[in-house]
Amino acid sequence: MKELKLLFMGTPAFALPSLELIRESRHRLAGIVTRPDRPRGRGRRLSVSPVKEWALKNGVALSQPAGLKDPSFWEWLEGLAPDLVITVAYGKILPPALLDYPPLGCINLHASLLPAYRGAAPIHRAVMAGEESTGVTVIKMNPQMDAGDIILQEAVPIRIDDTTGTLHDRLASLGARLLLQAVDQLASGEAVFKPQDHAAATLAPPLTPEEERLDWRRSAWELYNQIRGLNPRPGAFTFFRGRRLKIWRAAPPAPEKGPGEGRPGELLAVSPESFTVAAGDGALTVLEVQPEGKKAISAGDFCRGYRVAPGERFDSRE
RNA sequence: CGCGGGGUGGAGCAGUCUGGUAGCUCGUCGGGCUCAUAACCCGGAGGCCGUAGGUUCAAAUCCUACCCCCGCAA
Repeated sequence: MKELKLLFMGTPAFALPSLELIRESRHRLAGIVTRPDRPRGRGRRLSVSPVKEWALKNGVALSQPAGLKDPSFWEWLEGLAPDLVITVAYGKILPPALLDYPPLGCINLHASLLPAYRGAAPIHRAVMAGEESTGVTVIKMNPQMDAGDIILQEAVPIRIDDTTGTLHDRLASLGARLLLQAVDQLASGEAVFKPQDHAAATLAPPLTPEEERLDWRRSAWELYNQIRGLNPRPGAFTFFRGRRLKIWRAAPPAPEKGPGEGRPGELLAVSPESFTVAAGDGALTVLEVQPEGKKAISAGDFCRGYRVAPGERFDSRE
C-alpha cells in the first residue's frame, strides 16, 4: 500500500479523533488547514479552534487562510503538494479548483447517513428529531455540499438517553476509523464510489436561537428530544418568573401518559430531585436547569433555593 | 472598551435600594416518634458575607480597584 501525503482541513473537536488516527497511521500528515481565529464569546476575545491547538501541540504545518482562493494559501498548498485532502467539519465549501488539485481528490467525513442530514448540524438535528439511528459517511467531495459519492458508511444507534454530546463523541471516534479505512482504500486503489440518492436528501442547517426555545404545547417526547439534542450546547430555554431558564436535562417521559393534567407549562409537582411540567401531551420531568447568569444546578437545588411550588408556570416567552 | 446577571455555613437561595444581633429550604450530627417514609417532632455543629483598600460610632449592605463564575449577542 502506498504511503500518502495528506492535507487535513477541520475546525471543531469532532475532527480530533480523526487527526489522532491519521497521526498514528502509515500516511504522512503534511499540513493542517483550519478557520482563522476570530473574536468570540464575552468580551470579544480571540478564539483558537481545537484543530489549531492540536496542530500546534503536534508540530504540524498550519494554515488559516481567510479564503481558499487566496494566492498565499495556494503557494502554501503547492509547497505541500498533498496526494489527498481530507476535510472533517472544516466549515466552508471548497472551491472547484481545490477539489481538483490533489491527485486523489478531496474526501469528507460527515456525521450522518448521507444523503440524510446534509449540512452543518447533523448530530443536533438527528437527536432533536428523535431518530433511533444515524451514522457516519465518508464521501468523495464534489462542488455541492455533502453530495459526493459515498466511499464508506456505517450506521450507529441513538440511545434513548443519548445527548448530542454523547453521540458526537461516539460518531467522532467511529468516523475516524471509517475515514482512515477510506484513506487506505484510496491508497491501494480499492475504493468504490457509490452515488447518493439525491431525491432522498434531507438538510441539517445550522441551529437558530429560536430552535432553542421550548414550546410547552408540544408533546413531552418532542420536548425531551429537543432538550437532549441541545445538550451540551447551546441548551434549550424557557422562561420562569420573567427570567431565562435553560433546561439541560430531563427524564425520558413515561411511555403512556395521555393529555396530562394542567395547562402546558404549568408546574405539576416537585420532588427532592426533580420537578414535573405539563406538556401539550403528557408531562416532562426536569432534572437539571440553569438560571440566567448562574451555573447549572440540579432541579432539586433549583426548587429548594428558589422556593418553587406547584402551580407556577414556565412560559415560552418573557 | 459589545450588553447584562452573580460570588452570603457542605448545596441552592433571601438579605444590599432604605448601614445597626446572619435568615430560608435542604444536607449533616445527636435525640424522639413510626410497621414504614422525600414523613414528623426536639436539639446541635458549621459563616474572616470573593479579595484589597476607603467612608462611618457602626459595613454583607455605601465608595474605589482587582480576582473568579455565568446569561445574551457575535
